[in-house]
Amino acid sequence: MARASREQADKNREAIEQASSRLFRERGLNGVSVAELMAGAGLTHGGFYGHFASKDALAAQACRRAFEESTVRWERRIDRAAGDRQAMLANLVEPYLTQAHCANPGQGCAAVALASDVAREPADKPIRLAYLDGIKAMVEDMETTVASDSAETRHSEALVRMAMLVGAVTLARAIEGDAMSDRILNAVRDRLLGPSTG
Amino acid sequence: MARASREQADKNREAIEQASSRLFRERGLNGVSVAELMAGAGLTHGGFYGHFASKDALAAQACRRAFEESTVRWERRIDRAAGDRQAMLANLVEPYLTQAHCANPGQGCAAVALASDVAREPADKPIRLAYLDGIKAMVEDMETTVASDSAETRHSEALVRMAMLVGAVTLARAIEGDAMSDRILNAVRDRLLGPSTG
DNA sequence: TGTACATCAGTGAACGCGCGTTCACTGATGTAC
DNA sequence: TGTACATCAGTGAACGCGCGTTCACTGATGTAC
Repeated sequence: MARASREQADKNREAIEQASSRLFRERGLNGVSVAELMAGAGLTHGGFYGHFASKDALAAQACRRAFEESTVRWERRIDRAAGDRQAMLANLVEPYLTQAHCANPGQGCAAVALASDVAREPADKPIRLAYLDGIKAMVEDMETTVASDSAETRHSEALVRMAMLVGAVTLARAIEGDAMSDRILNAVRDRLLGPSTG
Repeated sequence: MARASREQADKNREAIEQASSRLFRERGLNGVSVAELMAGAGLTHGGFYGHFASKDALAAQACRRAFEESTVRWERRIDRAAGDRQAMLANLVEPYLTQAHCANPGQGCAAVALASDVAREPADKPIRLAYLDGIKAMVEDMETTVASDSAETRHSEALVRMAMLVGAVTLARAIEGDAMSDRILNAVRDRLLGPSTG
């Protein structure tokens, strides 16, 4: 290929980040090689270090991107509810607690897909902060859907809901193929939205 | 060392499984090498295939062991509550939702520690079934703590509680070091046990 | 009970392989005139 | 606008390393007599 234009180089960097954001969620931080990440953007591995200082640096960037996807989507769904807090919550929860979400981690919630990889990274790795920032943004979005005058109540309720969503998809994915996988998703959905909604 | 006695060989196998059960939970299935697993039992790597057919086969065995630890502990805690269902639940939830549990995944709940590794394994790997069996045992234990005449209600409620516990520790671990980590554990505890219990 | 020897648990070197990262090279891009 | 050349994005071979697994070997264990 030889030298690409500056414009093309920017597009390539963008493509690397996008492919990585998907591949890291699908296979984990150590489940994809640099060569595979580059191939995902249609490039060969040698040019990687022209774009990023290290695989860790890309991982942090890919993590931020993945959370941005999630929060943009959530905020669109919240807006669509036009101020009805029950509808806001339903718009977030219903697509989240589906087998489609479980089966497609690459397009799915970063909080679930990256949690245990991030937990095993040392505290000084850049992805830890990227993940923390992402969780805080999701929690803030979730607080919007809580009907309470107390900021503390909204925050606690948002944290409980996040734990339920993340736990449900984490477990449902690990036992995918067994009937209990669906029952977990449905049980949590009923708990969050009320059984009548389904 | 040369040949060990049959008794010693059995002890060695036991030690490999025990070290693996801890190390896999701490660092993930791909985060520990066969050499490290053997070293954890005080052995060198060459003898591994005398005990297990493959690293995958050991992973499944270590997963079963880890869940057995958890369920034995849970059943002891349930018994200690002497029939008081609220006390049973408190005995399970309170030690679970602590920073001590978050900081020691190697001694902690297998459902959390292995979930995303298991989710990424192909459906035919032996650890998938081991994990599923483990989850079912934990859910059954949790059902014991639900006060309801309806088996369906007990099951659904147990699934919701499991999702909350797993989600809370998963998130708390990933953002360990930030104040929100404690807030997640506390918010979920208050939701499960009532705020007065703290 | 004592001796001779086959068994086999554990050792450590070696296998092929893929990893993250480096680097000499290529040749189109972008710039200086 | 056209020419000459420096820049640098991307290529692909190579680096040292650690992986899961295999295997020839060692020598204490366990057995046959």
